[in-house]
Amino acid sequence: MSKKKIILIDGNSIAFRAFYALPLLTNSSGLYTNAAYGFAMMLLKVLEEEKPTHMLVAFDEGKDTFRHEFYQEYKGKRDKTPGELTGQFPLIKEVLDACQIRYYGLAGYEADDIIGTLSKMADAEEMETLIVSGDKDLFQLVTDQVSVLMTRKGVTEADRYTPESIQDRYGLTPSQIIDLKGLMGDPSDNIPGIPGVGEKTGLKLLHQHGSVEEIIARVADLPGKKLQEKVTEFQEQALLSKRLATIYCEVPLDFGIDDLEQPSIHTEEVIETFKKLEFKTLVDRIKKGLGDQSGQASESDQTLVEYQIVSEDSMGDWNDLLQSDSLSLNVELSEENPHRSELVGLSISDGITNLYIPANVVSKWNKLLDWLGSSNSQKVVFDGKRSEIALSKLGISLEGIEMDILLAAYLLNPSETSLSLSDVVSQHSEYTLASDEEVYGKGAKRKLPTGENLAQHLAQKAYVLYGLQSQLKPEIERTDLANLLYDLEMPLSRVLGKMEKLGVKVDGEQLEQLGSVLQETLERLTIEIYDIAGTDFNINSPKQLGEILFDKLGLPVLKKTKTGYSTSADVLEKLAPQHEIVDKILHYRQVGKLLSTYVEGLKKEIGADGKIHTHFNQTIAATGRLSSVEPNLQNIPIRLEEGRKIRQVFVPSEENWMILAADYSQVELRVLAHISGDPSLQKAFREAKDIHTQTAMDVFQVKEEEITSLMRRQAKAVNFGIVYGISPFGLSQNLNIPQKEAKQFIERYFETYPGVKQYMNDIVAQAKQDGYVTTLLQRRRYLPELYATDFARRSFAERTAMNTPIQGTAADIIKKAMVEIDRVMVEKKMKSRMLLQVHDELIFEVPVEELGSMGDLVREMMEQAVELSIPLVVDLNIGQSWYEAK
DNA sequence: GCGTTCACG
DNA sequence: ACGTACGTGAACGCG
Repeated sequence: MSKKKIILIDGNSIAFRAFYALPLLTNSSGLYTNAAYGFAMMLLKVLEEEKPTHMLVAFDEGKDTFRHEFYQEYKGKRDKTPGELTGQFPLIKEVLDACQIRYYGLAGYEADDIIGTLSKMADAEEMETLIVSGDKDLFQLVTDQVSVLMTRKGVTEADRYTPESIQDRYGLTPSQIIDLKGLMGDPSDNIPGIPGVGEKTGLKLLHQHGSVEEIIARVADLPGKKLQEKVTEFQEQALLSKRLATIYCEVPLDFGIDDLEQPSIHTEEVIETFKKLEFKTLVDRIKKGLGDQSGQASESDQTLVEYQIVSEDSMGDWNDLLQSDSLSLNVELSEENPHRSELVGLSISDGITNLYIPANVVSKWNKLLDWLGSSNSQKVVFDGKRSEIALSKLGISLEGIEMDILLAAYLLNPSETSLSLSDVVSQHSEYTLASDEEVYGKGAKRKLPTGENLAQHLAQKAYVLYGLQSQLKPEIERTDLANLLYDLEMPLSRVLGKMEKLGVKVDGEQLEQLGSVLQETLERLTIEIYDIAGTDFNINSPKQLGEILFDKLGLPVLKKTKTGYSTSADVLEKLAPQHEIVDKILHYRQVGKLLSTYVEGLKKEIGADGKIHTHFNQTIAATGRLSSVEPNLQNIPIRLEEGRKIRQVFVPSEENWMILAADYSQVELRVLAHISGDPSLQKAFREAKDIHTQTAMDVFQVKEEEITSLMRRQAKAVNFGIVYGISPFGLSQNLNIPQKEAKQFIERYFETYPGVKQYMNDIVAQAKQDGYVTTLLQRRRYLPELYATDFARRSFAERTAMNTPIQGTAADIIKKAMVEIDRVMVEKKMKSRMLLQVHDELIFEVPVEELGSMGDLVREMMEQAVELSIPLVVDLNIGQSWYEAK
């Protein structure tokens, strides 16, 4: 018999977490079920992953606890539990009953106390204990045997806390957690602590003195007179707070650990309850997973399918299958990057028959090649762009994509970072699929498995892909994402594929020359820096550099990082007046960056055709923007002249062609003016030549002639800050001014543009109601952290709620323009080519005779891509290189 | 593999 | 008191 293991769940805490982490779902009878749903998800997860032998869910019972006897105001200021949640506790208990999980609450005690009592009992019996909660207070119970699973975001993601990880995080032992709370207090429980002491001060004091009692006893040793006074004045309060935070571990229970043995899950009953509550995906999970052996579900629980390997001899037998209305197609490649990969093979499925076609057979099966290239044959694919690029290298065309599962999954949740087919399958269907990493191995160990295993895996891919379409289509419809998927993202992927295949011509010789100039500069700077420092060291090592600057040369430490001194540019700029070495280091860094990332980095990427083929990622950025990798051509230097010269090497690929660059002028601020509807900001865009100057005039209330360059710079920073979801701190950092001043700037801005202020308030409120924000074209981003209790996380989510509709709408606009420009270019049989997109600009190469028509066309389509309440403006530039097109 | 730094919009 | 400007990708040092 393996070791016993008990799971103790903080019922109220998890219910709250689930309630705030999920959008306010209702089932068909109008009943709110989000908290119960989240709770059930968490239960299934811990049952599957932890396989407990014993289990209990503890609830708070009644309002008054023994803590109120000595502190009336305990939990006094807490908001009333929302009605939408209170109604869900019976549902949660229904779920627990169905799973035969015990739950318990006792008047006068909190769930924490019950958990504490049981964890001590379990400890005595040498049972392993896992506490599940969203409340850090429970850390005090942690021992070698007892760990806490702390929900992180939502309810299913959690961190496990052990004595070691608490030590790492706080530098405290678990029992010192109550001392910390005694000092800090906890506003949510109305525990006062010592005013003016937060986590930082609290931790510092505890690291020095160990406990609240010790701190009080040694008050005279504390740093700072203010602090000493506070501790003296509020010592009673601190002791009281500590007492309130201490979990009571002797609750009189009328049952023992043995009574909490967890029987295996009775599948039928659970399914019935989940069906009744309309937890559809959970029903599926139970069906395939948990089984009657409770917790026996395993990783090997994969979807195995029947498959056929197509050979040259047998390929004729399968021609009929290709006549199906719709088939899924998986194009298997050796590398992530399709420009560098080789074809392993194809697999196709109609949901019943699953074929694997090795690469050598593909090229010989003519009917298959016809099917691939036929726009009448509908295909369900995963990452059509990648597939199309790889096939086109073999001269095989791919048409007729009716659904791209990758793009659909991205739109359904653009924040999801893992969008491999295997992840998408587990997220959206009842199946599981081994990840490529499991099948192929990773790193140096990566290799193709033996024939049968490979065929089985690839046939599975095609099979699950076929199933996913019917799963995702309704989800896409329901979330109003159909137009965005079918009319924007899917057509765009074709355009991006073309751009990637075309690539950008790079003048390798000139890159070489630029490199040697930079190399000389770098060597000169290195010598000068060593000379001033009086010693050789690795300037690229922040650690060694810090030692030179701060230990050897004694410069003041303005900022620290987790690992030591900060030597970032903003710090160095402040130190520059104090020592001649600093400017040289800044320059060294700048040149070093250019040399390693841009000269050396780009050189490696030039292909046999003299071009660079970047890879646009369409499913990375949560806002809807594109990203560019291997290499990143969206961050080629421009701000400083020395770096800007890199752009000279990007040239047209043919004689008598030019580079045309078309960029949106202030697109994000225009979007803000549109969605906020602020009259002054709109007026500014209808009239003003320069928005930052106009903002400076409005905010400082001066005439245009009176605007100084400082005023304009500050107005510009405020404009940027507004788009990012402003905070006084952020602006103060950016402008290097006190936070107070930054706050005044923001206030004046909001007085000037009250519509913007209204928008910022409304969008956050709306987001908290819906659980997500949307863009002009209905792109969606969920923001579960809006409900976080942690201030920093919540604030971050609030700024994201302000920024995403702006950045995301700008992304929608340029994407739409790209699709339309491409369509017209094809229609008009233009020779010109779209090469790059850099968020608000498009780069083309254009034969001189098309310059006029392309300029008109591009401007027109970009400016008219969508209709806003204010005009969109596009600037055009032409040159012999990207550098000159400015 | 992670943290720091820095390139872009 | 808290700890941040929004969104990315690449190179490097270090353990």
